[in-house]
Amino acid sequence: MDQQWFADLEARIPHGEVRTRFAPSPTGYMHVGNLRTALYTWLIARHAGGKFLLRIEDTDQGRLVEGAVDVIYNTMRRCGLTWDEGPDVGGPVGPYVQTERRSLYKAYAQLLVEKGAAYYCFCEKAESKEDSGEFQREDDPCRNLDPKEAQARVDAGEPYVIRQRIPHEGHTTFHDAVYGDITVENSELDDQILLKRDGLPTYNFANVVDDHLMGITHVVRGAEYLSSAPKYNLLYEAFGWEIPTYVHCSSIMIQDSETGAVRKMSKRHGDPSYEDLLADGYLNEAVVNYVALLGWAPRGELAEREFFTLDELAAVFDIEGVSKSPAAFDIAKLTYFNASYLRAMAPEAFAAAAEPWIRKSVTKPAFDVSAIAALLQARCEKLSDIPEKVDFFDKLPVYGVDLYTNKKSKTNTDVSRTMLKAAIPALEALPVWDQTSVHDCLIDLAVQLGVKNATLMWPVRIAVAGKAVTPGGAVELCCILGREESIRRMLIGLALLG
RNA sequence: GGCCCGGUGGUCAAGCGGCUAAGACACCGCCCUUUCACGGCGGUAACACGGGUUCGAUUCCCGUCCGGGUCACCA
Repeated sequence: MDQQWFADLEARIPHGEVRTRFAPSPTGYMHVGNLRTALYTWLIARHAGGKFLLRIEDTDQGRLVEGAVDVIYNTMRRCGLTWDEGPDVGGPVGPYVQTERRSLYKAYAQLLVEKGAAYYCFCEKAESKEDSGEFQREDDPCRNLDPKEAQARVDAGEPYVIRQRIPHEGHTTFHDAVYGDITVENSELDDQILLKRDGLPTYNFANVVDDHLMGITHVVRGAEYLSSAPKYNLLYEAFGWEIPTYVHCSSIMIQDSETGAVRKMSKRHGDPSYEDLLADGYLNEAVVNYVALLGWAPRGELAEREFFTLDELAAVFDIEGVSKSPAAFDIAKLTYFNASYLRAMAPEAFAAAAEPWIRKSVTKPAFDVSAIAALLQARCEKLSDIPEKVDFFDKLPVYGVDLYTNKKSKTNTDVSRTMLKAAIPALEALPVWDQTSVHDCLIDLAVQLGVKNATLMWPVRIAVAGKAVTPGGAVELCCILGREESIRRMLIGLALLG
């Protein structure tokens, strides 16, 4: 590649605006940690009125997953994390898929070889971590190969990788917006591979090249990359490129439900991914809101605030508020956020969201789904709580008479029998069957019988539902069940009471 | 093990030399009530430890301990 080729690429780089990028590998699902990184990356760009790009890092040919890129698109869209440039929408610095940029990495790696900052290595591939420790990297015979000889072997078709030539002496300091200055001895750094035998770049190299060529100003990533960051500086320096602002985010931990140990959250251990959470009835807005607060907190006046929409987050997000210490994912708190979002929904919106879940156990068309949803809105924390709560509508459960005994309501089987005997004819005689008439009827009856409301309501509710805990009270349930079914169930209860 | 990074209640966290050390979740009470919820009110609970620096340390420095990360032709 000649000078002009490189110059043309450099000429495409936008300047003068904040540009961030989310660069996932297509693995087929979104980790909660990845989601948070994507979110923070997006927020930094949007807060600054800059650009947010999507780049697909698919350089690991051995781990390609069918359809995984679509999962990324869908997840990002679902979360509202819009991108200005990316594989599907294009942009000035494309292509945005790394395998489509392969010739580029090779050219830059060779440029580094010419500069003396990298070298060809012909050593056998290490089959395992242990193997790689056979000899100290600094003793790598290839490192000191005569450039002409190395080139000759390359030209002869001998397989090779290109390694970064790390100085043996001195130290490297890099700056991170969250962690501050970090200094390491160069002797601690290894001559990492830049270009693999298959001609594709390693993550560490592709990142540097792409981030520069795409004009990325803020590199946001997980803290697991913190220790490799100094090597990046050396690369940028060798190229003579401006170093972007690094923003490393601490890991998201989770307490293992079995061992109780705290470890990094991972799909491999069965920890929930974004998709899993949605499938379990969590709302996207709640997940995003919760995740935003896992490792970031608003400061000053906003310090006590917890509820934010995406746009509100974009307005107040600042790197200053990003935490250095790892945060534990707490499903209970996410559940609280979810419950709050659920309750804040317009009744119609909630009914629409709840319907598929209600229909999992309420299949009879006669029952009014929106009426059931109304009962559920304040009584479920996540949509998946629903089916179990409304399972008695379709079919009266088999239950024992002990349910009729409740101390607080002052009922037992004898009292319940009396109550049902009185309630059945009263309800049968009602001219209309609606919330108000059923309610007034039973309240009046309680007065006539000289008992507290609960004493009458309890057995009625137990009879029509067949379970101790129900969403809504006797009146609501009777209304939804309808007169015929309600009376039928009360007669069954009466029979049970003997 | 080497190197790097962390350490405020069980969890998320505010704090950025002087505070009775916020707030939220969870938990526990009480109220409301037609079960359960919702809602309202209240409560238990924290600066890992030891040295410094300073008139004064949760806050700054060092050490210890603990936790995490990383040492791949994976990202």
